[in-house]
Amino acid sequence: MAVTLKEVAERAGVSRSAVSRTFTAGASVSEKMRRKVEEAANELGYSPNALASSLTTGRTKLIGLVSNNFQNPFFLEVFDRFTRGLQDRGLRPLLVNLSDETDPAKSLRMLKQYSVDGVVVASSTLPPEFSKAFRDSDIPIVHAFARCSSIPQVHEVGVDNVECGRLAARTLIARGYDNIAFLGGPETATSTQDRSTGFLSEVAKHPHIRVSHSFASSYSFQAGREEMLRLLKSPPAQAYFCGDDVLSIGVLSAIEESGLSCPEDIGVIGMNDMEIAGWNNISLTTIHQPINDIVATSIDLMVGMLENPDQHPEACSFDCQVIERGTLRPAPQHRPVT
Amino acid sequence: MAVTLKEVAERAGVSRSAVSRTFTAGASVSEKMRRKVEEAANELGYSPNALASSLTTGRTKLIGLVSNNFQNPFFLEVFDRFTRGLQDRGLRPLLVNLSDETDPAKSLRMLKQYSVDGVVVASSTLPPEFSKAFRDSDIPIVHAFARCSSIPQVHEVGVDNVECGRLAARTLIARGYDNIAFLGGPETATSTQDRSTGFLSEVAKHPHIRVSHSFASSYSFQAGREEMLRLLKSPPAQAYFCGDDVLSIGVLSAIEESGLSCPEDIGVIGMNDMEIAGWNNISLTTIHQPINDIVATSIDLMVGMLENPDQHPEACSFDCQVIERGTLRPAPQHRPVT
DNA sequence: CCCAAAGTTGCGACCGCTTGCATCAATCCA
DNA sequence: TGGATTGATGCAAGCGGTCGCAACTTTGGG
Repeated sequence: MAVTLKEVAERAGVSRSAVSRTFTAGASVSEKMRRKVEEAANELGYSPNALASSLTTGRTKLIGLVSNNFQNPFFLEVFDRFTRGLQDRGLRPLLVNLSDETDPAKSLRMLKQYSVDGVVVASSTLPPEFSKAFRDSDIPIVHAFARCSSIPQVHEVGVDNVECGRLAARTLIARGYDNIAFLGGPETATSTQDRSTGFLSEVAKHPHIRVSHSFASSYSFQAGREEMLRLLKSPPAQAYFCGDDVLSIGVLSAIEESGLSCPEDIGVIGMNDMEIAGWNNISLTTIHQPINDIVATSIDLMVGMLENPDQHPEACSFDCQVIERGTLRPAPQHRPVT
Repeated sequence: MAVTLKEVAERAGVSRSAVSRTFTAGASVSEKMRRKVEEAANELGYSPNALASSLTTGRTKLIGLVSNNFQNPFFLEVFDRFTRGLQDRGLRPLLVNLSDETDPAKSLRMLKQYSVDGVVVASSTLPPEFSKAFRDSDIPIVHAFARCSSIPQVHEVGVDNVECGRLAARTLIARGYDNIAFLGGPETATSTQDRSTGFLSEVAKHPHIRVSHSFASSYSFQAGREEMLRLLKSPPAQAYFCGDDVLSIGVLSAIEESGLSCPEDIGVIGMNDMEIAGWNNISLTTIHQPINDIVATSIDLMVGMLENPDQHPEACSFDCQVIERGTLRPAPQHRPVT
């Protein structure tokens, strides 16, 4: 069906190796030969079979892109960046949707069958079994949007969610709120756990601040809305740190629906700074995750491992900053922001 | 590095063919042999190299999933459905982001290099060159969210955008609006062209209705907002049909910002019914695209072509329906909805 | 002008797997 | 009981490439 090396060789009247060489960078071919081969190749519409060559070279340039976050628009931005970034480096993303996969080993086996050169896991909610399973294969792997551990088993890049929790608490306290709460995603998500830890530990430094916390059933609009509706049945806190932007928007919706308004009655600060947060009619004050940096670094690490497979796993975490929009009251004048 | 067929064969003390056969469905192997091989395979942790076998079988089970819509959350839902659907059939999506690719031939060549068994294009905005380029390759291809032509060159599945335009116009007219407008996405997007055509042709049947139209620079929030802000400098229409939900939300934002309100002052009907449209604090009346049906059908068509490559290209278009939410005024009592 | 070094080319084995064909054993029926 | 089926196995060629090695052609320096 497709044109093969052999046909090009015959047409050009040269050996198969000659053809192969003109298509592999850095091989020794004379100008004359190259021209002859390229001409024949063009006439025939030849392009080398990447899979066949992978057999001998051992590299497919296929990268498994694994995620279970196909509900949250934030991850569309992530996929966009990853696919472009990988493409720019001549790598091909093989997409794996873990959403209804419970057995990590199975996905891993599949990835192995396709001899991916590496896999990047993009998820902030993956249970530990997955990382373990992946680590035990000896495929180069980087976990993006991961919890950054002190002794990483695989490359990890993301933000320090504990620090984000602290940042959120500091921000709320600096705004003069003295009864604040954390409204997380599912309690099993590592990101929620860490943000909660950070938030609470920071508040603990200020004994006069009242604090509480609760969890939504998922990182989704409805989950956020329902949890907030529930919270509003009792007297709510003055301000909430929500574990995610879409969660926050659900919370905003609940507040509005209850006849209250934000930021006048209740303040909200989100997390991620996805594009929607900046929409003028949402205007959510939130903590920015440097998604570009995270993706770029993940890809760099991946490429690094491809070139030199045995590197020490590295944990690389980026700073976050709060993006001031309209869902938090301004800092009181007499008390500068910390 | 990875365990190979040969090693398993040696371990089990059988021929390589025997091993190969126990891993290919429908091959002739005795129970005894199968057990022996499976044992050896398990001990060694063997799993067949899909790429190597593709060399002889001619099928990789790789499907190119091509799109240029990585900005619009609607497409995250699309990718979710596609990846799961393909995975369920044992196919693997090779993701291609066309966003900054101008040359279709290049992407196509890449796809060929990886010997994908087929490609599904998921886009409503692809310029015609792309479909042409794809058609001329003899790779099975289905275009999802496509303009459905009467004499399709490739399998096309989507909605009838002309009819959607008509539906929008009928809906607005039935609500008693008599000065209405279409606010499309980029004028070059086929979906916008068709919706515009349908909308205008329907309005033409009602001479007393005033109509106008304009285009936003892209299917994005800001583009919608800016275009609406511009329109609001002159006296606006009573209701707008926007070519997309996120566009609509931008429009909503502009309306609000101008001190007007929706649906009291201006009505808006969107298109797609993405999840965000249903968020309670957005509550956008919109036209539902049956994304599940479109994706499922696309996959079915793909699988069909894999089994029987020369089928007539088929155009398959689904009906849309309007989802009533809060951005259109109710139909006047004296005048039933058509 | 000759010879060594450097640069080009082709040969053929191999990458991991499949599959047509021949072989051989087991089964069946008369 | 024997000959013909049927089923199970192995052999070896090949899928589309790559690459080490040896042979050959240039080139350049003395």
